[in-house]
Amino acid sequence: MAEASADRGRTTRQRLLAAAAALIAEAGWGGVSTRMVAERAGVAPGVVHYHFASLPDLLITASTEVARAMLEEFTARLAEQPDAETGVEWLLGELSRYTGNDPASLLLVEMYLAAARLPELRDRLHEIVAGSRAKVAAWLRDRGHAGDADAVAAVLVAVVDGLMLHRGLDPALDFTALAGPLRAMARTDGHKEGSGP
Amino acid sequence: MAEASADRGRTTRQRLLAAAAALIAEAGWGGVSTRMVAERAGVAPGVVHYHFASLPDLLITASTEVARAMLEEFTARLAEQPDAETGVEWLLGELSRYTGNDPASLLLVEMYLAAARLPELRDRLHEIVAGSRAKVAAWLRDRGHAGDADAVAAVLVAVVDGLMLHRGLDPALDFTALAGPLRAMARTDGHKEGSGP
DNA sequence: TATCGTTTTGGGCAGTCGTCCAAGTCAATT
DNA sequence: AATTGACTTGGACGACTGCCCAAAACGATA
Repeated sequence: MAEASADRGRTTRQRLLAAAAALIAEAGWGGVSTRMVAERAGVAPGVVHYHFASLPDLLITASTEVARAMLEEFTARLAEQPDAETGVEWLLGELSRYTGNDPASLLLVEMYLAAARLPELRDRLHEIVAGSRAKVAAWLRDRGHAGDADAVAAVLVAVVDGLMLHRGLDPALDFTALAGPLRAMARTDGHKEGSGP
Repeated sequence: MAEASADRGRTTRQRLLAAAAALIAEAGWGGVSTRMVAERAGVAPGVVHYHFASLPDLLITASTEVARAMLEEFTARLAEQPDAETGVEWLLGELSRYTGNDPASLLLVEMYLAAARLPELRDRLHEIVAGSRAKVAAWLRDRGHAGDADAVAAVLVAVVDGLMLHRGLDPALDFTALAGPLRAMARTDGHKEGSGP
């Protein structure tokens, strides 16, 4: 029963999601309109509300799918690094590929921002970020990290996001120069400090 | 010549700025309209374009003034801390007062985001953040920091912003548990790593 | 060929937006 | 009392918004 119709619908839905994700980065979360998405996807304006309940619904779905894919690939590749110090090195190198004004960075920051006002988005993004943090902590433990792996992981993930923010302001910011302090933190093998008092 | 009129105008301008800063945090940069600001300030809708050239002009002026005051007070109080380790401790304690969803945090994040699309705002915010970074670095050097103070300062400021972002997603995130890794980084007195390779 | 379900179309609705502007208020100066 | 000049008012303008819906299009089934 109407098999090809369903197929057409699926690809249209995907085109809408891709267009929405791109436009969030280009125009900002609040700058995306249903008509913009429809035009970018090459469909009529009304089609958005056929496939999605509302504009926020579309934006939330599109952004979380992209973010989840991004962070999962990121942590997966980090997990391949042999030890904590080269991992930090790799992290900074990888991070240098993002200018802070590229679509990927902008999409992530837009999500953080919109999440403050959209509880559903906040929950989904929190789940994604918490997952990344847990994977980084597990990787540190696997590599024989002696200190509080959870704390180091939390700081590392925060540093990544913070640097992304700052890179948007200052494209000249040199990430590789920050390797020293971060290595010192990721090592933490000769110190007494664990989790807390 | 019309002295009292000028006074009236100045206070109206200040009310507009205060209303705009509050509304950016509440409704988001893109969610603020001229009518909202005017109503909050208790003036007629048209008055916004008498005191400011445009809505972005008002928002940029209002947000940068608040952000500059905030960060200057923050770095000034950090500079009072006796040494790097207690400074980090104080930093985390101070940071714990921000929920990630409070007006101050939201305003800052909104600015970072809007800065990606507003060159003038980006330049002003960059100047403010760079100033904070320089003060933190100077404070580290004053306290006898042996390593690359600039790099440590950059990481510290990035951590603060990143944690603010994450705090919005997860109010349960415990900053004080992160003191260990950050102290290890801020110390850096027994290591060989400086700035370069 | 006729019917069915799904998908697509394009216009309509009621509302908000930024910006502008002629008319008005009000205190200080002439 | 008349004039000046800064400031304020409230409505108007065209453009844009999210969402909705009757009608058309289209492939698969009967």
